[in-house]
Amino acid sequence: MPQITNAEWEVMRVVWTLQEVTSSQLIAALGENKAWSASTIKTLLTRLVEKGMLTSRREGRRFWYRALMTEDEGQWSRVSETFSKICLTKHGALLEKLLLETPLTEQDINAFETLLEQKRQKGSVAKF
Amino acid sequence: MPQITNAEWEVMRVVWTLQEVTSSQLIAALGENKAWSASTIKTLLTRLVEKGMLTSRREGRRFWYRALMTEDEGQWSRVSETFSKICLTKHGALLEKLLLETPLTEQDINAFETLLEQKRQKGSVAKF
DNA sequence: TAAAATTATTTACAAATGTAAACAAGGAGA
DNA sequence: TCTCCTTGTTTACATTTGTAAATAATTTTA
Repeated sequence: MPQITNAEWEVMRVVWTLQEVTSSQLIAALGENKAWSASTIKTLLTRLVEKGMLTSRREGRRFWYRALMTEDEGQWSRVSETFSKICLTKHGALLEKLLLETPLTEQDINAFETLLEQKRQKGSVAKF
Repeated sequence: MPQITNAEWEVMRVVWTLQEVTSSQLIAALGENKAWSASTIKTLLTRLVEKGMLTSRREGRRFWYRALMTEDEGQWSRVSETFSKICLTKHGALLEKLLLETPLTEQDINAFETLLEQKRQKGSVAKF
């Protein structure tokens, strides 16, 4: 996957939320938070299509854009990319801190417990 | 904290490992993995000092560089930065996947269990 | 139908990033 | 002392990123 920039990720988030959008919808939606000009947003759209993150479908004179990857996949790629650049021995502690800071639902907590049980079964790993 | 780039983070990792280094030590250490020229590494050092990530202490004609932030702090800032740009409702699932993919020691697992218990006590959070 | 609005495409341009050569100056060896 | 090596400082330059104006091609609308 090519490098996606911060500004581009923000556009992706809106596309994911709205599913399929035209540039003007994007401009409206993003306009609520960001002070980007319409031009800027169109440039970002073009770049995202070039980078293979979005497809566009023409309808008359305008385009409908849609993501080529689900939000889960996209966000996971960001997170795993970040972790891949950090020394393995640090991962455990970082996860712990993340867990501490993340608001969790009852279901989340249950899921984690189950997961930990499974990992315990499989046997843990020694680090060097 | 200013934006630290990928290349700069790689330098930081070596500095953290070696604690205090001269440019030539860095060049030697990084040379094992990266094909960076000596010049490139010196540029990165300069930029890291400018960005306040490293201090330099002169000794005769050369400098000893050292990080101004611990590795834990630095890596945490990367991770939390990544998560801050992701919709909160996705955090739980991402954490779960991370946990699944991360090799954990017995101690890690125990720590997680304890943590989860505490979170369960405090009450979980509803997401919208 | 002429003017105004919409939408996409081109072009622009500064700052950041990756990458490094050129240069300067102090030390070390011949 | 003269030359070479080491180390830091300056300068360079292409690419990427953030940000957007200018332009072109259509549609609406007055």
